[in-house]
Amino acid sequence: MIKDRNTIQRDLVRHAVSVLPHPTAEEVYASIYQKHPSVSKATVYRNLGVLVDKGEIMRFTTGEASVRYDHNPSRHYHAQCEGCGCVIDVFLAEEEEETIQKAVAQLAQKGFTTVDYSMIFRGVCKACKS
Amino acid sequence: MIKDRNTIQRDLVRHAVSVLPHPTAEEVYASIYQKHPSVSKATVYRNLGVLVDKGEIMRFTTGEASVRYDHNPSRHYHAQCEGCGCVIDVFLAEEEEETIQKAVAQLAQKGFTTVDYSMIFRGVCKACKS
DNA sequence: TTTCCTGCAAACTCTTTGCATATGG
DNA sequence: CCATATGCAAAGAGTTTGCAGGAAA
Repeated sequence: MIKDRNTIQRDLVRHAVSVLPHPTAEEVYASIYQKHPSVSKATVYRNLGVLVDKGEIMRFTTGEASVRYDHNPSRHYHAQCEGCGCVIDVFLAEEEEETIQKAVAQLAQKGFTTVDYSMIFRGVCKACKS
Repeated sequence: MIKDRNTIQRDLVRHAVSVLPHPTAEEVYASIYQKHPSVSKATVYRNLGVLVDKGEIMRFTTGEASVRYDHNPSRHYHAQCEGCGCVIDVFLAEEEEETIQKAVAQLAQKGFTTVDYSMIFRGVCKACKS
């Protein structure tokens, strides 16, 4: 691992992602800005990228314009509410995960080597049904 | 259905999407531009949106910056090569589709009503392994 | 003291929008 | 006719980058 310097900014980004629920880069920046207005947006974007590269956090897209981050880098998926934009984690059972491997196998037959995959659900959350 | 006027531009967009393999809006525009340079990019974007709304084509994202379109609007997924960016269609077997329904059921228990979902595979295609 | 990191501002990409004009039904 | 569509150019959102100075190790 090459990018490995402990800067205050890096820690601030790490902490913001761990505390905010599936934040966008903008949300991470806004959160840090409150107490540390001198930290630049470019630094936030760069550090989010570094943390993803190091495997400390996970990056995902929901179909919105902006990318979102998750402090939990282990395999799971997301559901997003079309009303409020909130994101819910979705964990599949081992057995269900294996079923998806059949699709991976199907791709392998076509000579495609899968290195990652993701799933996204869209709908309406409990709160937004009111 | 309200947007329902037959314009030459609309047909050009429809045709470009049906002929190009999972094109981006830019690719649709570039393709049309060759023979019809007077068609504006805004019109291409607007018509892609109209065709998606009418259910004639499908819109999907791969994690890239730009959105892609598929002339086949029926349920299926996509795999994208990280080398060349090419996209392969993935059709799931009944059984696999049911697995996804388990995730949908899990969400329903949390009060989340799923209206749509998608899956994306990333990896390396046959050609790019050389 | 060297390599990585930061802040700033500008640049870039993709997409949407306002507006005046054109056109399909 | 007149609602919808178009072309143009400008604006917008999100993200990346070049650069000069600053700070970890």
